[in-house]
Amino acid sequence: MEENTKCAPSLSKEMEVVDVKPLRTLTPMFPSSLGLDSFSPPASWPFVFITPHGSFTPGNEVKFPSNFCSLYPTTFCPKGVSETSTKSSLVEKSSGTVHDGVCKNANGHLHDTAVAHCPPQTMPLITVLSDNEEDMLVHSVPPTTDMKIERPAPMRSCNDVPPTIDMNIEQPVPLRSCTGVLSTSDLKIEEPVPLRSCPMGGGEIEGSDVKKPKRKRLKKAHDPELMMLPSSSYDARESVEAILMTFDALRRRILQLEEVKDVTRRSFTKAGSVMMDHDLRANKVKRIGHVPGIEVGDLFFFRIEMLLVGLQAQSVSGIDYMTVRFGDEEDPVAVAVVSAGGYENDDEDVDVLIYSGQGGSGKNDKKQTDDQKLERGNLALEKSLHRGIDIRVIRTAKDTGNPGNKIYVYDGLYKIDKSWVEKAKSGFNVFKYRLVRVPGQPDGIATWKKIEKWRKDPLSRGKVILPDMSSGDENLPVCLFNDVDDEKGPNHFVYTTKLHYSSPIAKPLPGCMCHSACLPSDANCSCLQQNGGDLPYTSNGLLVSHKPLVYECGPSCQCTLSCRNRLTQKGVTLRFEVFRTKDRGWGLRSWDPIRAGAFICEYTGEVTDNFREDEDGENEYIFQPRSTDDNASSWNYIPELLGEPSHPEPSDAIKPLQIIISAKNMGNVSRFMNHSCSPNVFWQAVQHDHGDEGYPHIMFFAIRHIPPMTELTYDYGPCGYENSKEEVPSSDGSGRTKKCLCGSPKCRGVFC
DNA sequence: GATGTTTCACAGTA
DNA sequence: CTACTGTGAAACAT
Repeated sequence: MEENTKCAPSLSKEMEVVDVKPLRTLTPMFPSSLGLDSFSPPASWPFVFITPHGSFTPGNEVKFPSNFCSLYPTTFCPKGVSETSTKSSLVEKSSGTVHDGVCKNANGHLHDTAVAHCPPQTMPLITVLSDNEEDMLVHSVPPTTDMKIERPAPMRSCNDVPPTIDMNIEQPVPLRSCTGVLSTSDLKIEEPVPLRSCPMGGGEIEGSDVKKPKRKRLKKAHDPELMMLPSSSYDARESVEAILMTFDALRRRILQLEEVKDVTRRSFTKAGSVMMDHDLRANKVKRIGHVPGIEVGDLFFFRIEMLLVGLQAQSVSGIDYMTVRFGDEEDPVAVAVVSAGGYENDDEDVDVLIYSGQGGSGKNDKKQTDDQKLERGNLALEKSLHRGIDIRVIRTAKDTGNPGNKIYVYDGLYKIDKSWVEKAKSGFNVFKYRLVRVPGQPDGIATWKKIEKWRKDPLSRGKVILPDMSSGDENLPVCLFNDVDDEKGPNHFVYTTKLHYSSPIAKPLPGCMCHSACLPSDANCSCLQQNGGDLPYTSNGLLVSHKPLVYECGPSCQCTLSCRNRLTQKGVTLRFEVFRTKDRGWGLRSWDPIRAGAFICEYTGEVTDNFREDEDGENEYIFQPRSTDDNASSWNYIPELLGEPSHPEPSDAIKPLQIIISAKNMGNVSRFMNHSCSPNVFWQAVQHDHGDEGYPHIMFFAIRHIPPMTELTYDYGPCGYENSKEEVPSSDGSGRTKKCLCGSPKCRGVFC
């Protein structure tokens, strides 16, 4: 958390956005044709917007509503902004321009390509960037006119080109030409993230048959009752997270459904299609440099995830590129590459990447059957070298918890400084590019490499107070670490992985009769039935959706410990670290990456009936479910996207849990989890060893993919004085409320 | 059981 | 519309 918040400012420093204005006029609607009239979205519904003007289709001019962007009423490139910029101006698209609210390219033709795409949801805002002239001098490489490239190489390296002032600096690009960018550090374009189009945007969803309604146009719909405008919380980061959350929730649900039918599992493909079909994407316009809402270190488990948020717009190919105009010339340049990691020749230098070109391989097998040619992605990389373009790099890492899986890690911007041609083993020529990481960025893949080292040699991690504060109680050691101050550790407590009830609960949980393991297709399994007919977890151990209560298999079940429906009772599977935060005491983080929906840990301690604090002050280590976790309810998949009827849970049907857990005297890692108003973890009530539904286990799950070493936080809940009989803030200021330091833009200011 | 290799249907873009 | 681009997961092999 803290690291995240740190990282944003430091990143944007180099490419400061001078003036980003929130879009205020997006109108969220839910189509009544879907029969959603009774549908009432949760307060934190992730997608409540639909664009007021539908999708952009060639031949169908899209008018921006007159109120769409009163800041920039008619022109794409707002006069005031661009003309006061003596340095340069740039426009989002390489050859598209917007005038009078209509998307056109330079020829006045409507365009729908990546190069000149005017997405309907986005009114690109222009921002003038950095005034740092030195920056420009360093980064700008003049357009070279002698672009003929000879092979076989060696080709020229960046160093051959003397850094000179780019022409565009002295001669601002004509505003309307929609010229491309030279370097993100020079300038930058901002675009309101398109996101948050209404998921049910089309009133034309065809039931559960999501088969290829090819990118259909989304129609406007009206339902004023359901309009909501959290315009103040508009935020690119939030949008990206919402897209990814929606995708993965869909994916888990599809997986769950397919497992029942035991059909081929391509859940990510299907979920991706649904997202695309409903235009649930962020950052649809290609851009050079960082992408709003995506931070260095962010994780992705599928290529399609990166596509949906605009990090790398190729579903398969490794090199994403676009055509950019440089003054009078036009060149393809690379914007992002995915390094599948096949060429891990230098582990040492995490800042350098040798990347191979594409092409030359045969049709049906991977073997090289031809020389690679200087075209497509290869050409784009070559041009990027000469233009000094920043390229986003996504590197892969092994999934520690799931070997065989690989994880994509956004590692920030790189520049190519060298290219050459090499003879591959096959005897054919292959292009090679040397990419060097732009300095000054937060750690991305470097964090992974560090952790790898710590695993091999725990002593190499300095400042460790205790290698395992659980003393072997947890499945994995829990490191205690402080590199902030002199604190030698938290106050004394007894480490326990169990929940201790004050009096034993006699009410048993009924058990199932399944042999060895409960199967998703076994409708007779009583545990399945208790969970509403589905196993709550996917085969790889992810919670599919948040429920008021999850029933795991228990002692009276016939199935064995290997049953999938015993996920949380088996304890933690992550390598935790309790660490000293800068300003919020101790915190919790993990060495392992955590996937959205993954089990994190249980809130253990003593179940208590009384909420009283100790005489000596307060008990900070209390877990009390104050209401249903808002973050959890908005986490679930959107049934309408799969053609399922919405199943709103009547909020009055959910009984508040009576349980209060104190971890003051005994507890586990979860007692160190801090509060955040934008948490990455939520809690879920789980039953497994008894049947008293008022006193379940409190289990934490990941809201989204969490990179290693990111602080884990959950929402302690609203203070809710209005609902609490015994808790009223005392007038002398000694109340329980604490000032919140989570740093989230959505921060409520206090927590309890 | 763990790891490596092959196979195959496939999605989005140029 | 087609060619291009490897992917991701299962099946198979070691």
